[in-house]
Amino acid sequence: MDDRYNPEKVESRWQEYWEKNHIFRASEDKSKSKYYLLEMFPYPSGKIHMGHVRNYTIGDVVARYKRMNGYNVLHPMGWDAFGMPAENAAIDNKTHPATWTYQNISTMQSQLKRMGFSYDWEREVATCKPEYYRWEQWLFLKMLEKDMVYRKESYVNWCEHCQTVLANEQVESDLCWRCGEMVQQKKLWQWFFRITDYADDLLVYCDNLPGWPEKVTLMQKNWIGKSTGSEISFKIEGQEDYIKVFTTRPDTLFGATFMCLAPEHPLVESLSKGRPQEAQVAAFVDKISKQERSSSSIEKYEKEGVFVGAWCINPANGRRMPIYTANFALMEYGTGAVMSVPAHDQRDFDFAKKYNLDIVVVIQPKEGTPLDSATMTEACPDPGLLANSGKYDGMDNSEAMDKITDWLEKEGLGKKTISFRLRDWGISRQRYWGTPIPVIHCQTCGVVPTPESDLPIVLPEDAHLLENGGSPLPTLDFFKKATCPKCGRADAKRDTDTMDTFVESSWYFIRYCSPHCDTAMFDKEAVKYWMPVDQYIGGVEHAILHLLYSRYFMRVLNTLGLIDFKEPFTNLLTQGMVLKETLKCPEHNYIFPEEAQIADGKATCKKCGNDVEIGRVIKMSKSKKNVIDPNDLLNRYGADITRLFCLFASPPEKGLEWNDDGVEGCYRFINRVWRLAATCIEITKGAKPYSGSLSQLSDSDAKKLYTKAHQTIKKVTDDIDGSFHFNTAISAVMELVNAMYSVELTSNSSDEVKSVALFCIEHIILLLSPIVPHFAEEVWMLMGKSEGITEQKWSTYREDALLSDEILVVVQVNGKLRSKFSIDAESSDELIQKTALADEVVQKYIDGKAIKKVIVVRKKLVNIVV
RNA sequence: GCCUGGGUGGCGGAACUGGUAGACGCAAGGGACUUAAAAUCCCUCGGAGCUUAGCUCUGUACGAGUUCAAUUCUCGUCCCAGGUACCA
Repeated sequence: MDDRYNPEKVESRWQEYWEKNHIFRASEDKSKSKYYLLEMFPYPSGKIHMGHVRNYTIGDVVARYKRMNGYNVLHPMGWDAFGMPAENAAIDNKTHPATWTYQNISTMQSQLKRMGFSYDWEREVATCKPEYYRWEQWLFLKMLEKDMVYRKESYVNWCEHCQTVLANEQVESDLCWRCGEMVQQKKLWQWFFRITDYADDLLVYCDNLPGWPEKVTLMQKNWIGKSTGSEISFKIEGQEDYIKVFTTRPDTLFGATFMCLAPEHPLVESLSKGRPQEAQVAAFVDKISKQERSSSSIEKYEKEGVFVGAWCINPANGRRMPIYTANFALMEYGTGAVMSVPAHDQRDFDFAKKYNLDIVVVIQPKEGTPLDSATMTEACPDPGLLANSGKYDGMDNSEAMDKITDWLEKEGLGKKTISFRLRDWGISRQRYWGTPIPVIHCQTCGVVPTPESDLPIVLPEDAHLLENGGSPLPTLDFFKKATCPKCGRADAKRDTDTMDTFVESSWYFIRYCSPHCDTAMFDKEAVKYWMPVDQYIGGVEHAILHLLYSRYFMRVLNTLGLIDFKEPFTNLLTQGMVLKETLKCPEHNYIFPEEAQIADGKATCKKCGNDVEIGRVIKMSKSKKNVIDPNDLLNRYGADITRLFCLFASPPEKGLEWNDDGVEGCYRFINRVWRLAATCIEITKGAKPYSGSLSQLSDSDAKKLYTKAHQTIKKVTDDIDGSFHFNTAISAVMELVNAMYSVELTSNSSDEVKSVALFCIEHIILLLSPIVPHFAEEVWMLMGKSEGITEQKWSTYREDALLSDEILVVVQVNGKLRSKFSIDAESSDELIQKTALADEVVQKYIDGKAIKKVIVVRKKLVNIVV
């Protein structure tokens, strides 16, 4: 046996062994319990980085652990291969998105293979292949048939200079990232999935996902944002028309003193038409229409508005309310109109102060000084009793919500209603590298679905990317020109938009069940066996969008009768992000860490010598270049130590600022185990691992080690199975290894110690095997085992070997630790209390003082209060 | 801005359900072995103070509170990260 672990020699050999023997090939074996373990597939951006390594190592440990526990494990991997970075790279490097993507897939695949992950590579999928996306097109057509998709006009970021659509990421403080021109908004006809039809169901099931972290379901609930309230109609003065608002506070109706409409609200133009305010309103609407529309940007803009020149009537008290259009009223939410109650809503209050509008208090707090509109400095949203509200005066506001709504309903001016924050999912992208939307636009027939037999509508891979970043598809006649399938018109046009890449990732996990099925989206029997995913693991960054879209897609498939379940992922582990500071060179923009020279908190660019700006510590991503490629660690330490280190660094759900300082310790640990194994193999020849009861052992070292070993098995099992806290699992094994080193193991050791030592080392290797599989295979083989460690059963512990006979009790006086003592584990609370009070050190602190209270925590602690 | 998390030694982190703060490791310092180095092994290691075999005080972002007891629960503040609907 070598005197140290040699990853270079060992790791590729076992990888070949696993591959040659198809160890990780999964097949539907109905005699076994299935376990579908899935990690979020990566976008092939170039090379893998530590974020991937961490995610996939976590998954691999669980996969191998479940396999050892007798499950039939499905553990697939693939590529989320469509997306914008491929287009950017194509422009930057004068290559083609497909070439770039396939090259990256090949690089990243070999990196993943080098990590020794237990994937069934025969199930690999890449979403950019027609074999994959044809089924997405097929599903789109099914959805179109059932009216689950529709078209409407909506805005995109538009750069006039580049003549192209920009993603939110490509807009940097209102400017185009390529040319620096001010970004505008452009209205386009786009396709939307009716996800809002499932808003309630998606919400309700959030409470039915016990295997998900609560923070994720909570975020989803807030995202869906169900609010109950009332729809109220306000008559427009001098017209027959009404303005409908949605409000969660009908109790404050009497305090509504003005009205705000979204700038895109159809009434804004019609009401202001012909009035003195017309030009000002038009200018305001125009200004807002050019502003960015992302929620974070909208919130950054100062709240402002203009009077449209018209009034509406408050149905409760007949008050004339000026109608404004304001940038905080959103057309996408509620009805696009807001009744403003400045006394009880801060935003309305600010707005009223700014434009000198009336403030009327209609809810008085039950206690404290009454509110006075003349002296208030902020709005009061708190509950209380109604005032200035006619017959509702004095009523509790929670009761008034219903009462006022009931009255409105009788008058035909309102009703109870529910509003969601969730919006329909816009899927049209004016991009090239994505799944073509399978419809044809005909001047006679309108939108016509592509016949199923024409699928897939293949994305032409011989297209050249445009310098401005725009999609070449509209310029390709051979792609764009189509014959109308309905009327036969020859001048019909194929839709040249592609789908949002979140569409591909909303169903890839179901494709893995039968990845080569070419007659359907998936094989129903295979899906019945494997789905839903038992454990899904991925970055917490996907807590809302990807996970919500996937849940929505399963509902669509369920509605279409294709599957009989609704929730795709039974258990979810959201991994914290691996973070690293960004580096920005004035000449080269973002640079990779290896392109900078960093010393004493200062950085310079190796290429140009300029000072580099050290930016915030953010999640690793290729676009910001703050990535650490694992190849360096792999070359120095191999896969197992890289895996071990990633897991040992922190628990998975926590974010991790990347730093490889501790890796040397992992290397030392592995070699400590290696040498320990070598010693055990050497001295225990002919011995059998001990597996009897603790009480049958007489040697104190043997007893100590045996208990520790069983405690370790329990700890590691609980840490992996319950919480994925591999860092503490590894610590536990380290403790056992330390305990073994503290016992002198020589050929002169007693037989008892030898056979306990053998038990210990075998279980150390078994416990470590999911984490450092190559190392474990190698040691296992050197220990003379004929079967690979992947075929072994997971360790189990004996309850009767877990406990030692003595326990440690700590004694506090007034909550401060003063003493401790060991006592027989079976001692009664009375005896423990008596022993504590008699303790010499304790006596010193309680001497001469009256004992007020003694608290005894079972088998653990005594607190004496004096 | 809003939603969701997080903040513990020089560093990564540990602490069951409110019960010994700092497990396990890294770094650092000291020592052993060695001609030397590497490797390995042993010791010290939150801070402050003192009458220094030890003892006392203090300490889990900050400020309050609940409790016999708070890293853990409540309220407020600050900072950091993720998401914010076209990055994936």
